Amino acid sequence: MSSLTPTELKALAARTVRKLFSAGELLFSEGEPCNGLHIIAQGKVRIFKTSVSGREQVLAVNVPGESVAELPVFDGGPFPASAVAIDDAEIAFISRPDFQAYCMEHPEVSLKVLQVVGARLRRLVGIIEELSFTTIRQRLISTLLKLSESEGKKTVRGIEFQLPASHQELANQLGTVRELVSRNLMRLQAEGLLDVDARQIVVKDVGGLKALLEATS
Amino acid sequence: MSSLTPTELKALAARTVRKLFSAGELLFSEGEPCNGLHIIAQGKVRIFKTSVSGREQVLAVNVPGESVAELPVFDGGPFPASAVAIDDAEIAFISRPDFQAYCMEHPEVSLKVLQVVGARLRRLVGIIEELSFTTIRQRLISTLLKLSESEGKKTVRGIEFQLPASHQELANQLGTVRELVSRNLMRLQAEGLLDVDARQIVVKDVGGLKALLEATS
DNA sequence: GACTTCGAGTGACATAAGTTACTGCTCTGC
DNA sequence: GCAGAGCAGTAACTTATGTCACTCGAAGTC
Repeated sequence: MSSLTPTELKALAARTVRKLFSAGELLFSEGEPCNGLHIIAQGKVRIFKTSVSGREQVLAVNVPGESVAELPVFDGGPFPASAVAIDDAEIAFISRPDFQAYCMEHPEVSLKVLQVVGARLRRLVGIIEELSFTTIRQRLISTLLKLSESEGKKTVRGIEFQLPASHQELANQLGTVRELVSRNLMRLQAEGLLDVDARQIVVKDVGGLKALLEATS
Repeated sequence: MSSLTPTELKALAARTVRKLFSAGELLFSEGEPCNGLHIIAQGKVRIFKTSVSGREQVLAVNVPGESVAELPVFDGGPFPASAVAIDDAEIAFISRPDFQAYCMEHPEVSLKVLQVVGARLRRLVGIIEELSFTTIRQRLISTLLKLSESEGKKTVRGIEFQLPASHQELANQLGTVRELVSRNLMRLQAEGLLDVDARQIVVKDVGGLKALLEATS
């Protein structure tokens, strides 16, 4: 929803209810009926599915300015996934009828919402691609490379950065379990591509990692 | 797009170009720029991703009346997946600017498009859930159960139906390879739940199959 | 009728993924 | 300082998935 203008946001804010959530608190659960749109004002929100056996698959992590669960607002169905506040968060909530009315008055807003939803769809397709075509090892390498670009600092030893979350959380994003994250990190270390010290990662051979992504292995 | 009224469809049809595709022909490929919306008039269309190693993952199979690739029309990005005509197909094509203009004039249309996109998102989330949480065996059982409900005929031997496509195609939908479909079908037969004769399936124990879906195994 | 193509079944493996069950480390609160 | 919680590392296994390499049979073609 970052593409809404300040004027538009202001107009929307008038119809908004603010809610506060503390870290770890659920915004909503999968399957619940949806009666409005959530826009994040403060904090991060994780969208995820849970399996019967307790495993989690993260679908998205949203930051302030983004909206959450646009889709059930329009198709009227229940939430397809759950959402939880990662940090303490402030959420602006607009009821379904209010938002739909606003869209009818301002057709260009619907188009922007469609853009947001489009981006979300793209991400989901990307997740499907990864789940269907790649191994956990490759997914791990891929996120390590992304992190090294966004967070990494060059040092004499290589590109250094901290994992942004626990192995458990990382595993949830990759669609697997803690142990495999740990094992694969160790394996990459044994192969001389990384140095791992708990959450501190030093990428020693970016080229080597990229090569592994291409390889059929 | 099934929710558009005949009047709306008619108004849209005026801005439409008809294209014919023969079975197996590509409508568009992943990564290509998108310059309009496709609506299926005749035939079925399969939307899928392809991996470097040649494997396929089916995202959707769309039938007449439905639209294809709504999302790149709005966010302006390239197609996230490829589309191919399953049978000979007739496609109505509307250019991006024309459709956007139409949406601006008729705000309620955007809301309906959002409904369609919402349904699509839901399906994708469902695929992610299956890929992430279930085994191929369970996915296979699940589609067999769906087929037995939609296509099956009760006979003395059980519920009979034909697989709608080759094992290869089925494997693409499940996100795996031909051999595993074959093997899992045989395994279910060995367990006495099914009778398999090439594409002819006889479900002998619906309850047993459903039980396997619940089980953690 | 011989030949080819295509879908299907299958055995033998290799590898990836997940489970169980510990160990050890580092905090934090008391 | 100590107990407990929570994260991380790891070994030993089991199971699921994928790959290779054939065989078979049906249908279509020349």
